[in-house]
Order: sequence, then C-alpha cells, then structure tokens
Amino acid sequence: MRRALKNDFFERPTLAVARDLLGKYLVRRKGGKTEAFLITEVEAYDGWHDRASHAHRGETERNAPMFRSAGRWYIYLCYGMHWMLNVVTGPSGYPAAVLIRGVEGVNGPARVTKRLSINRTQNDKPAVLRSGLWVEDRGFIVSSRLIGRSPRIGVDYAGEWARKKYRFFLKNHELSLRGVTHRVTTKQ
DNA sequence: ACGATGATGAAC
DNA sequence: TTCATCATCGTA
Repeated sequence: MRRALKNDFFERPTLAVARDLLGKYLVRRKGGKTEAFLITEVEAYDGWHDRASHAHRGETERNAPMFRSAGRWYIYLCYGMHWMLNVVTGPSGYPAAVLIRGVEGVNGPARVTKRLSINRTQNDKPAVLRSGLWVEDRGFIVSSRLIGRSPRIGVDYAGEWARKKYRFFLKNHELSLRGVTHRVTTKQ
C-alpha cells in the first residue's frame, strides 16, 4: 500500500494531523531520484492564540502560507541558516501548521531540510508529487503506546503555550537512528 | 557554553 | 533605519 496523502488529511485539527503524521513517509523527488523517510518527530503550531506560533502576531508576508488552505508547505529560514519545513493544516483562514522535526535517521528540523535539499523554493507549494515533495501513507499503523509527547523545543518565550505538549515523537526513535529496522509499526 | 548568520517584525 | 529576536546546530 502506497497512497499520497490528500488535502482532506491535512484539513483536520492540527494536533490530530501532527499525531497522525508519525509513521507516514516524507517523500522527496529531485533530479530523477526519489527517497522516502519515515516521519519520527513533529510539532503542532495551532492558531492565532498560540504564542509560540509565527501566526500569533497576525498575518505577515512570511507566515501567509499558514493562513492559506491545508496541504501546502510553509518553509522559512531560522537563525539565518536553517530551513524549517512545515505543512499547513486546518481550515483555510485558520493559521496552523506542523513542523517536521525528524525523520528516520535524521534528527532535528534543520538536518531534515539539509538531507532532503529543501529550501524556500518549495514554500507555499502543495504537498503533491508534482511539487517534488509530498507525504505517503504506506500502510503502517502506529499505536498510541508507541507515541511520546512533550513540550515544544525552543519556545520558552511562549509562556503557558510553551508548556503544552504539542511535540509528538516515536518512542523507538533511537533504534531508527542506528539504522535498525524499526518495530514501531504493524503491517495493515 | 557559545558563535554563526540573515530574515523578520517592531520600534524609532 | 536600527535593533532585538529567533520553531538550530556544530564545536568547544
């Protein structure tokens, strides 16, 4: 089973999308080569009131993709050198997105974009095969007991929002890191 | 523990 | 126009 996720997957509440992205595959096609990576760690950024979100101070040129329809990429430069990859979620007009913080064998949001050669050229583009970057369901089921939650990384300035457990990760991430076949999932 | 490195947004 | 800040990482 190999099915590219459609907009209806991303149009759901942001926390649900974040949780369900674990165990899906981030797929990159570039220069005739296609690579797929198991998604192992994500963070949700949910609405205007979320003080950790770029959308907290309203719509700007940078965060405009977050306010648009779900299933598009929101990519921006952080600390002057790192690209951050997010996928827009929720209804159109509601600013929300999920940050891809880790994939199998690649730990950390800046390393993910570096490994997959992602930069602003994909920003605001739809997550479909045609754009060269999309997400696939490959039939794995990730049960709740294999998922960990924690506060988000690097958002200590966000007050009570910094403490919300909006980060989701696969508990056996370390196994994946060492290149060992992961056992977190069960074939459908 | 800290410097790299530049876009962003808010203040002036 | 200036300035502080920043959804991080590599080196020490």
